[in-house]
Amino acid sequence: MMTVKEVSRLTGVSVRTLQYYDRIGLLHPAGYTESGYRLYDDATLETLQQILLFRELEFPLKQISQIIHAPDFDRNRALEQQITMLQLKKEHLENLILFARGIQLTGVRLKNKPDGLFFNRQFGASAWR
Amino acid sequence: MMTVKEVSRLTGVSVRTLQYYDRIGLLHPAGYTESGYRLYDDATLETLQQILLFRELEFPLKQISQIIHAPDFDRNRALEQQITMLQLKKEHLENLILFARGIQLTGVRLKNKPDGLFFNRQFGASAWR
DNA sequence: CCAACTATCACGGGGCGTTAACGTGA
DNA sequence: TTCACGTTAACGCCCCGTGATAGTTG
Repeated sequence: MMTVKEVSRLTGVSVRTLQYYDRIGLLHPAGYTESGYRLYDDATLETLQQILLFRELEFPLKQISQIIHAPDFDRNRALEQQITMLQLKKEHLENLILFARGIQLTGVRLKNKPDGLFFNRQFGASAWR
Repeated sequence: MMTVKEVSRLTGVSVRTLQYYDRIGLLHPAGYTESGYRLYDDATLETLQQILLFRELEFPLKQISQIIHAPDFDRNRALEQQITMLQLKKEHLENLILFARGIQLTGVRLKNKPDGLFFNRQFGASAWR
């Protein structure tokens, strides 16, 4: 059984984050000492690794929670959707880079396009951050 | 002179956002009526367009504020830095996509790499969202 | 006894969305 | 009067970071 600090050191996750994950029910420790210290075993460590895996893929914690805790959750489907999202994000970034380079060359001349930003027309904008 | 609603309709920016931009000093309206209604003119509209331009390029609002309000702010330098950042983000996304595809093929088998996530080793992780 | 560790509040932060409660204008 | 429009709080969201304060362990 390991303390938060040890788990933190092993996984790179901060103690605060482990507390938070416990609190929101994403990852409960294997048990607690009498005085309330969190104790983790190898099984919870592996679960944490899975969590970090999906987190790295930019899954929101809520969905990670489903993936981890719902046994019949369709992981492959979720993964496909996530890949699609990542690709769209990437394409969006590529457009932004081209856009920024264009501005670099021509300067910021908004009087030539007073009809709004074309990126906002193509996409939903805020969903891309 | 235009009301918030009109500016909102013309630019696609929500009323709430305009209020917020006024509040944080990013974009004050040209004036106010006696009863406190915000009034925008063409000049503020153009400024808003510039703001939206930089916002689209994922500049933080604070920096946009500097770019807009500080006359001698080095826009070209800021733009270059932003492009660099966007490119790094894009590369990160490309790695994620490859990573996700790998998982799709091999399944989630964490027991084969118990030594942490390699993306966290390469990058700072949270800075990429 | 002391350092190091742990715990639980509780606030902050970006960039707004979203009520709620209320005043204004035609 | 109605009714769309405007206003200012103030909370919610997401994922924790960062104290403050206090108890526990070795």
